[in-house]
Amino acid sequence: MVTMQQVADKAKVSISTVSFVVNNTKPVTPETRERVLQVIEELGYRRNRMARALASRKSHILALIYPMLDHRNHHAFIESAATAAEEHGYNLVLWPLHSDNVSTEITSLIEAGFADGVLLMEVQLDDERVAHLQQAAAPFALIGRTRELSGIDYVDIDFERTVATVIEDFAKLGHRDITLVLEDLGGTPLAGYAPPVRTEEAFRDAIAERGLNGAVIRISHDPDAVAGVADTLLVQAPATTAIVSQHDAASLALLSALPRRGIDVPRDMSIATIATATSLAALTQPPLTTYVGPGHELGRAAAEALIARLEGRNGPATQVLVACRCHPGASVAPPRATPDAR
Amino acid sequence: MVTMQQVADKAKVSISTVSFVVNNTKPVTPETRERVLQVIEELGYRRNRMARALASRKSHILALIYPMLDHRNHHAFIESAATAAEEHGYNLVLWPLHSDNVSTEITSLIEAGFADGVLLMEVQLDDERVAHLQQAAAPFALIGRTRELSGIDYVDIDFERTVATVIEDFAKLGHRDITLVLEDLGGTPLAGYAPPVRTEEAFRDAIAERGLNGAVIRISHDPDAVAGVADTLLVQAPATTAIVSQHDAASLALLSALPRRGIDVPRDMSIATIATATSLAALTQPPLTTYVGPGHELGRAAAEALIARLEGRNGPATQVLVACRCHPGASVAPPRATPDAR
DNA sequence: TTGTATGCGTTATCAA
DNA sequence: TTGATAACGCATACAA
Repeated sequence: MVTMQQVADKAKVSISTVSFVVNNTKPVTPETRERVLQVIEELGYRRNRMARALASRKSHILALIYPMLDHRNHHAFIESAATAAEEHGYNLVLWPLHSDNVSTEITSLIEAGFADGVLLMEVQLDDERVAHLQQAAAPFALIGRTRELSGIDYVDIDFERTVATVIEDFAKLGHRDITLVLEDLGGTPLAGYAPPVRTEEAFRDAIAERGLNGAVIRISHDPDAVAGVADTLLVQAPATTAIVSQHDAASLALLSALPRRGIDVPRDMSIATIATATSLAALTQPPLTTYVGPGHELGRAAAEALIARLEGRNGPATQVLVACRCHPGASVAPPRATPDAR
Repeated sequence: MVTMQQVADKAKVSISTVSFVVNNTKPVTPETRERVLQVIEELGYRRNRMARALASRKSHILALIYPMLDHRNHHAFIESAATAAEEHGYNLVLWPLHSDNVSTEITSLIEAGFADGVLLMEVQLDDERVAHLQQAAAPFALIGRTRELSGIDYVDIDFERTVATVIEDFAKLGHRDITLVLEDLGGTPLAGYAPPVRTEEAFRDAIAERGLNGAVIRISHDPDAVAGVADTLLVQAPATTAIVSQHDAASLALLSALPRRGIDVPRDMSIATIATATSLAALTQPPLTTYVGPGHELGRAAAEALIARLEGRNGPATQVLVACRCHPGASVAPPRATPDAR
């Protein structure tokens, strides 16, 4: 490993001068700068990140506290967070957090001087991890939102706007009987997971505002429950002509079960899904109309919010909401026979 | 931040003694050890990772060089690699690699003292990244395999055994006309991606060995190509009674298109998929019979192989192949009318 | 068994 | 504009 000292010697300057040119931290005459750069090039010098971290008390590492769950798609988020971090000279470490030692693990990360800040995913409405971070005065940003948000940097999906848009799109087509299908997370570690809660609230608001008829169906991840979603729908909300689903398995089950009951999608029943992976939508027949989750935008925004905080930009908290974008498929159409459709 | 020196002072020992108990690196009398541990507890001391890394010349960080691709599911692998690393006192950093600066980026990682070793995913048959790593004498392990493997630590899916098992399972049911559906990656950045190549070879071998009739269909990711997979199949291999698919989109397309042509799955056509995400299999109707990729095992094995290398266990290279495990669904059955089925 | 002292490769402070 | 030099927090060879 080539050290700064070696560069300094060969360039016949002091080690500090090398540091100045490497970090652009003090003015250096063009000639010496050039000479130093040349030697750096020749020797293939790269500054040692650990030494740098030790001396500057900044690791330039962001930890992504990251849930050990299988069933969601975090790819986009993680990928973009890592890329954004790298662009700003930071690095993203995956920090698998095991539920038993949350309290210590999470702060030791910072206290041990390993990471400068923390990115937290899959935030619950009341999340003890957030409490720990605040208490430890650790810089952090959330992907998702807790209930209490004052002064907290976060980025999240704008469920309100997303659902409102879906309902609006449905309403424009003439739908008046709309059902929301949600994951039922009761009894799972994700029981306090916010998205279904916010979606349901937004759904009720949007329905009420337009004077439509809305129903909500909660389906667990039990295979039988998923397989029975069409029956559940037809029993609990028989008038439904359009479905908003935030439950991927249920969406697919509907797509295959409805036609068997003589209900064609989209002719007799429209289906739109929220915050699904793009990959899934393209695979179905008909292709699902999807309101795609803004994983990439959120990953980048979260990393940048955290970095801004770390670099001392002490503005107001970054609080970003991004709505899902409609990715049209072929699972949505006007209702078959609506007397009051325009 | 509490330092070792502070602990030493309060415990009235020297800083080295503290180091000895913290690292278990030299014998210490039970009493002083106890005293030191007590002070550590009181003060909430944690050793600083950066200082430790600098002094010991070991960062205890593994970099996961990781492809910026959307369409595969790496969750299981990344998750398990991160967990395994953590269990051994290492950490996993995501290192987004952009194709332009592969050569330098990859070695600077090690030379800059940032990571101790590298984990490489999505390995091509001839992968320049591997060449760079070897040349830089950087410790690494592959998930996947290059063509040349001597002395290289790697873990990979055992395509040979997996395909052989699928064919065997099909043959036992009486199928004699089997078609392999693959991704056509020609023209994409993944053109040299090994799995399809190995799968095809294994397929031809297995078919030949049993004297069966085999066909191979390559489908690109173009939506039209995917949508037309059923037609392609019926034209190119009309006798087919069983399909092995390593193309998720095509699998789903088949599942929905075949019934429309009066071909019931699994009564008239069996479908099994290879190395698919478990999550997908459960969502289809009928549920897909899947030979599930061993992502978790591979992630762990790769991390542990690399760590073993780093810690100086200079044995022969770790070369692990794990076959996919059959996850039965309801998309496989005996062929409808085979005169020679027993 | 414990302590002293040096070095790891930078950054940063202070002089020159 | 440059150069000494003292941290940074810990590991470790060597001494006691």
